[in-house]
Amino acid sequence: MKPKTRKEEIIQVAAKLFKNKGYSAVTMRDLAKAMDIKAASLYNHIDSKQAILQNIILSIAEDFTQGMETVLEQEHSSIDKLKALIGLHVRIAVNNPDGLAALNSDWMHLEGRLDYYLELRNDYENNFRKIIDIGIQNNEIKRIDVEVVLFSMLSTLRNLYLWIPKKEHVDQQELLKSLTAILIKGINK
Amino acid sequence: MKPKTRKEEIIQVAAKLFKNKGYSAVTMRDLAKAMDIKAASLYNHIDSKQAILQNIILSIAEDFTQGMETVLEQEHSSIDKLKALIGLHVRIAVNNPDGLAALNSDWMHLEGRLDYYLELRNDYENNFRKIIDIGIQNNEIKRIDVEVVLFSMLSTLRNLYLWIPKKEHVDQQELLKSLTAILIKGINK
DNA sequence: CAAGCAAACTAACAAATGTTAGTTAAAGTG
DNA sequence: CACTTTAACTAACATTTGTTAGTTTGCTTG
Repeated sequence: MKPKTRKEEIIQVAAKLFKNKGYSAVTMRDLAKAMDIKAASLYNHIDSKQAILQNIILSIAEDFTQGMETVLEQEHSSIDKLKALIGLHVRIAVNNPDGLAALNSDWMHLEGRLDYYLELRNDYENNFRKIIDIGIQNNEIKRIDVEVVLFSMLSTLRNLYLWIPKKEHVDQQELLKSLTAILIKGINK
Repeated sequence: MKPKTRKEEIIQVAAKLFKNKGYSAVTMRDLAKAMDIKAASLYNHIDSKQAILQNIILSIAEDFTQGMETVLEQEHSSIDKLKALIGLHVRIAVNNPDGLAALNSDWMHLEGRLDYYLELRNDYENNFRKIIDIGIQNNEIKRIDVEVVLFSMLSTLRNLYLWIPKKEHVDQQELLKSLTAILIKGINK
């Protein structure tokens, strides 16, 4: 995940700062200092502070949307779909924990594109819910309140970005195994 | 949870604003407008914006610390301790979801008392980890990576504040049952 | 070598921010 | 009634903030 252009570099550094202090608490001067240039120089590469946030959040949100589509096409049983979704979350969290932090904590500061983000997020959640729902009807999944199952799984998956960076070398395969054991074996009868 | 003094009322309204936009994005003028007074008038009741945040976060953190102590004293098996902790999180989340939002999202903006907060938080996590650890040694809990179990449980419990307010009338007993089913039955052999 | 471009700079600005000082009006208390 | 308290107000402040304008500097390329 090395930045190729100067713009990508700025966005990547911004994501790291946003992760530590949140979008609102990071100033353009903070960002400039982290890049070792002056604040005004940032505007040679990016349009605005807001545009940085949009770039970070929407690219990830679209990544999730794309991932969900693939899962729905390729996997057949509900359990396999859920396993694939765990993999999707792990992959994105490993690749871009800083960006995920911004998505999780600062999405409400999106201006103009907030509706679009919420649409993607709602669609994703609805697809996730439907998978669980069908799994219950199929007898693949225990008969527990769908909303609580959905909430519990998403809480864990959406917080991976907080936890993954604390581990030194995350074995993505090993993590996937443990997570699946906890999240699936727990509800799979 | 009705505010008794004017100060408590301000803190409660502040917590709600912090929940929606985050500490840094809420101005004293925003808070004043929500209280239907002028910004300067707030200072008749509170010392500073920072003091509001400290009040919100530290009172909850101490509530958790106190709750953990009680659990360690009163419950005997590891599973019973975990069940009691789920109850602790549910109780606090139901009573004060707005405050919990500030704790979860804005703790890094604590000035002066950040070390104290982190101490409480680390102690809590260490106690939680130890309970799981002993449970595994006892054969009460499945032999899965302790860190992943801890992370998964805490992620769900710490996010309750996001989910509870969306339900109209949360049946605390019913929620406790479903959550316990998912979080405990999943790892209990 | 001239032209063009990428990427930095200085200087400045208008708006927003947390907070203080000093004042006023109404309500409770001896 | 004299008093203190409570809770609001207006006015002002020094900083900080995102951003723009205009300029300079050092490659790269025809």
